[in-house]
Order: sequence, then structure tokens, then C-alpha cells
Amino acid sequence: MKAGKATIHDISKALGIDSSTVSRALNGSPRVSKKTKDKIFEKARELGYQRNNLASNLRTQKTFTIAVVLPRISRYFFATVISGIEEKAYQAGYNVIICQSLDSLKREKKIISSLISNRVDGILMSISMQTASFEHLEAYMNLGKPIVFFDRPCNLKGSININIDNYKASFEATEHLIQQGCKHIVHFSGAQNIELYRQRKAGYIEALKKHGLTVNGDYIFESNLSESDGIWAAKRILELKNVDGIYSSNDTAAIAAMQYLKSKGVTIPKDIAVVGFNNDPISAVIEPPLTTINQPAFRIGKIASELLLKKIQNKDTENDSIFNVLNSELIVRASSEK
Amino acid sequence: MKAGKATIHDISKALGIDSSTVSRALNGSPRVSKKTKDKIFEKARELGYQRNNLASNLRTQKTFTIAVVLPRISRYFFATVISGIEEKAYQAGYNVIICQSLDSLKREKKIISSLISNRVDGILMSISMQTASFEHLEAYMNLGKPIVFFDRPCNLKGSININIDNYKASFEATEHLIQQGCKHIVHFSGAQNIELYRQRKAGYIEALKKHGLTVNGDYIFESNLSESDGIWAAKRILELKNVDGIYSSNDTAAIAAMQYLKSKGVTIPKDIAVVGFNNDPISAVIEPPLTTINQPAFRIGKIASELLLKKIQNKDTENDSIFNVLNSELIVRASSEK
DNA sequence: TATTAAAATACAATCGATTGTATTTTAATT
DNA sequence: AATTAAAATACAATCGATTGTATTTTAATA
Repeated sequence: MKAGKATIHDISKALGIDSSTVSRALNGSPRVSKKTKDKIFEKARELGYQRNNLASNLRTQKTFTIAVVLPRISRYFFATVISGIEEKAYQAGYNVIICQSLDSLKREKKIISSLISNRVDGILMSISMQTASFEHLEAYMNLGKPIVFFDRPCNLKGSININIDNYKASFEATEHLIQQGCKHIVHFSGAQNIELYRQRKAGYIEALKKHGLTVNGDYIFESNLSESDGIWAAKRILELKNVDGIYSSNDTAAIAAMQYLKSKGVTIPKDIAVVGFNNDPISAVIEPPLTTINQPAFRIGKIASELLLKKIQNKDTENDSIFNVLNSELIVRASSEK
Repeated sequence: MKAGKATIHDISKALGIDSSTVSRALNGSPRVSKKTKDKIFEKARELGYQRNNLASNLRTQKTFTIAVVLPRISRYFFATVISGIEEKAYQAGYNVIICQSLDSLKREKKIISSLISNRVDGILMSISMQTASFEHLEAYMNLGKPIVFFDRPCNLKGSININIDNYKASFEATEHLIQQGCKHIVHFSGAQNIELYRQRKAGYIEALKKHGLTVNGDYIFESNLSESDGIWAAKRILELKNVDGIYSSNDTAAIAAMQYLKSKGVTIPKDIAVVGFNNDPISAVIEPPLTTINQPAFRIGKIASELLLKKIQNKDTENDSIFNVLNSELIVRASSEK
């Protein structure tokens, strides 16, 4: 027989011991004597037995698996959040499944449907840029299973959210540019159905207002904040002529714009000062180094999975909405110091 | 009743139709009449039915799930490989589970054990730096299930490998440095139990020999090629005094070393020319831009999953070892042009 | 040694879907 | 209307592990 294909029944037959006893032994039940346990473990090793989780999970209605659903793992911020999640989850004996929505709602829906079919115990999620309605998420929650939202908050009733104060971080970043003498600051914003980007935009606007600068819709660029979006934005900036500052909702777009502007002879920060968001490793390496906002990504992951596991383990807990707000910090580098 | 908790038996009872017919209807079997199918689909929608894959997979002995096991997803190369894998896999209706070994053998073993228990249909894998024996992988293959190795090849009999010609790429990179006039080239190498790093080292050595340069063990640094390893290497380089070239087995270490050397007043490429490996996005952005070797990461992922799925689908195929060698290219940038 | 509680083990149902075989229903043919 | 093949549906076993209950074995007590 091939190793690993053995079942408790094979052990049972080989030893003349009932399969229920074998199961209990392998799970360390005190109902099985030491002597029998030893025999069973020995035989299990001999046959290369590995528990079939499909069967076990079906019976117990538990998979000890949680899923992370996020836009894309190649973003450093998300990759770091995942590390935090995995640390906590593995400690607690849970498996982690990672799923990329690629910021597509269609894909996000497919993923959730598959997670329902596979009966994962809980989901950690940062919704896609296209997600504006939440039926697919409610379908999961209606099974009595929890979702914890990180980074991009969600206003579903009873939802648990972990994020930084995006409004405040944004306000400070913009104010920093103003203090450096910028008068015409462009903002790179993301999809407005995402609360996160609305908050970042709001912080930017409030900072302008506080300092008596005019808020001009033409200076707010909405996009997916990809590399190509950054280049597109840089081109528009050159057309606007008088721009002297950029506050971008992520580093990716900020860096792409910087590279393009540099190639067109713009000096940073003298001509245009730039502030990004996320503290990507690349932001520290580019010339000049990019001022950016650091989020505690690893901690966000740790706390998110802590809260999720707690929710999974006590089903009785309240159904309150929870907003867990962590601190962020503005890291000032050369790209914004005039 | 809560949505989503419905089973075929609930549909069966509600309609007075046997559950076997319900199952066949939901799977589109021609054995069920159109009329009955319609009734069943209607009721399924009404009850929010979602198939329980645990039960289905247990019965069918298929999970339509493949796993990717690799050192860490935050490396751009690996993240890109994953995108290629997912594209192919999703097209074919397979789920993809992503697992990070963090270059730890202990973790890799745990992961494989969990994948066995969860009965995934196949594995795509880039082994950890610590992996020198393969019992854990053989345990999986003994179940009659395939593993495809990418990036880091594996000499297990009957294994399928996808990678570039690391020897050749390395040879060319080193030769390039020599042509730029470098005489004392340091090589950053990885763990020597990994075939990949042995090949890269061999290519470096051969290039030196071909051009009549002495091969000096003190100029070959073995490490995990992390950021801190890069800094450590840079310090040693300063002690060696006469180094005029670096060929690193990855960009991460090369870039960390460059940053450190720059901070100590070394001019790149004039004093020391640098070549990395992997074409990380960061390599194009650093000053000066880093010469590096580009691997077709997305294609590697696509081809790897193609081969894996083929192997999953025809169990009868030969058990030959396969080495699939893709092209790489040296991208020459300012860091190496003297 | 008989009695009885405790310990160890066996029996049997269950989780939800699938599938080979048997039975019933329908429709076509004579 | 009787016959028969084909279509539709029902029955029942199965995948592998778990778990409540029943039974047997062991050991302790009187």
C-alpha cells in the first residue's frame, strides 16, 4: 500500500481495534489506555498515516482555516500584513489561505463563494477598489462566521475594522507640504466608493482649508493608483504648470510620477515636493528619498487575526461594530523638504 | 434557517425529490429532466445553497486545489510567479493555496504535512534555503500526487523543474563585469545545498577562469542574501580594499550593499561596479540603476502550473525527470558601466 | 469471592455529497 | 391495449473521521 493513503480503518484492521478507539487515541483522548495508544501510534507511523482533514472537518464542522482576501500580495504593505496574520494564526494552530482579488469585484465574489464552499472559519479582508455593495460578504456572515476588515474599512453593521486614522494621517501629510511652502498641491486619490480614499481626500481638503488655500477639483486625480496611473498623473501635472506639491494616496503612484517628472527635468523637491503613503521599501531608495506615511502593517495583521480568532472562538460575543484605530507616522525624507 | 447552511437534503426534503437527483441536477447531469432541474435550481437559490466542498471532495477524492510553497511572497519575483500560476489555475477551475516557508525547513515540513492532510491535488514549489533532504516531499509524491519545482530545481527522480539556465546567466553577468574592466569581483552566493546557488557560483567561477582571473574563496560570500546580509557583505568588501566589482545572487543583497557603500563614500560604478539578480522593481529606481538579470517570472508561473495541471490530469504519464529551461536576459544599467 | 465502580473498548449514527444499481414513469411501437 | 425501450427518479453504499451510547474488561472494595 502507498504510504499516506492509510486511514484509521487500516490501523483499526491491522490491530483489531475499533476505529473509534483509533481516532480517540490519535487525538489524545484520555479514554484510551497508554498501552493501546502506543500500539496505535506505532502502527500509524508504520503506515505513514496522515489524518484526512476533509473527513475530519466535515464531521466537526471546523476547518481551522482562515482566509486573507486582499487586492494583491505584491504590495509590500499587504505582504507585511500577511506576515503578521500568519504569525498569530500559526501560533493558534490555524491555517491561512491567501487570496488576491486584484481589485476586481468579480474575482472577489468568486473567492468568497469558494471560501464558503470550503467552509473556512473566518475571513480577514481588505476589499477591492470596485466593491461598493456587500451581499457576497453578508452571505458569508449569515453563516455565523466572522469577517474582520483591515486597511480598507467597511461600514457593514457588526463589522470589525482595523486601520489607521486615514483622515488624520492625510491631514498631517498635506499640512507638512503646506509648511514647506507649497501652494498648489495635487492629490492622487483612489476609488471614491472606498471609505479609505474618501477619508484621505477629506484630510487633504481640510488641511488646505485650514491654511486658506483654495480647494480645486482639477487638482484631485482619481485613479487606481497603479504605476501607469502615476505616469498619467505626472503628465497632467505638467499641463497644469503651477503645481508645487503632490500628496499621493500610495507610494506606487507617487514614485512612478516622480520618475516621470525627473525624466522631464523637474527637480524634486525644489520644483515639486512629493509625499506618498505606505512606506514601501522602494520609497527609501529612490532619489530623492520619498516622504511617506508608515502604517504598522505587521501589527495590523497581528491584531486583525487576533480579533478574528477571538470572534471565531466565542460565538456568543456581541455584534457591535468595532473600529480599531492604530497610530501611523509621517516619515519626512528629502522629497518634501524645500 | 440561515442562508448558506442548506444542504442537498434540505432541497430534497423541500421538493420531495431524492437527494441523489438533487446532486445530479446541480451538477448538470443529463439524467435529470429539465423540469426537475429548474425546480431544484430555483429552490437552491431560494435557500442560498452552496455546495459543501468538504463533503464533495471527500467523496470524489479530488479537491481541485493546488498549492504554491515558496520562501516568501514579499519578493517581487515570487509574487509575479504566483500571478502566472493563478492565471492558469483559475482558468482551469482550480483553487490556489499560497504558503510561505520563510526559508525554514521546519516550516516547510509543517506546510507539506498540512497539504497532505488537506489532500491538495498538486504542489508547485521553490524549496527553502535549508532544504537538503526530501523525505517530506517524497511522502507527498508517494500519494501519487505531483510536485513541480520552479526557480530552485530539485534532483529528485521523476521531478519536473522549471527554471532559467542559472549557470549561463551567471557566466554572462560576470563576464559583463570583466568586460567593464573589473579585476577583483566579489560574489554574493546563497546556501550551497541549493542547486540554484551552486550553479550561479559555478558560472561566476568559470567566467573568471575563462578570462584568466584568479578565483579566490575569500571573494565568495555565502549568506541568505537578505538585506542585513548585504550590509554585512559591504563591510567585508571595504576591508578587502581592492574590490572593484560585485556580482550578487539577488537584488535585495546587492541593493543593501550599494546603499551602504554609497553611504561610506564609494562611487558606483566607478569604484565598484554592481550586478544583481531578479530585476526587482527597486533595481530600476535606485541610483545608479542596478544592472540585473531578468527572469520571466510570470511565464515561469504559467508554465509551471500548466505542467502541474497536465500531470494531475493524466496520471498515466511517464515518470521521467523534466528540466524546462527558460531564457533570461541581462539588463545592463548604470551600476555596472564604467 | 462476590459486588461494583471505573476504565477501556466497541457499536453505530453522523457530517454532505456522489454514484452504481434498481425501480418507476413515460412514451413509442406494434 | 399490450409490449418494450428509454428516460427519469429512487435506493443505498461510500468517502474517512468523530462522538454519544452501550458493552466489556479491569481493578478496587467489602
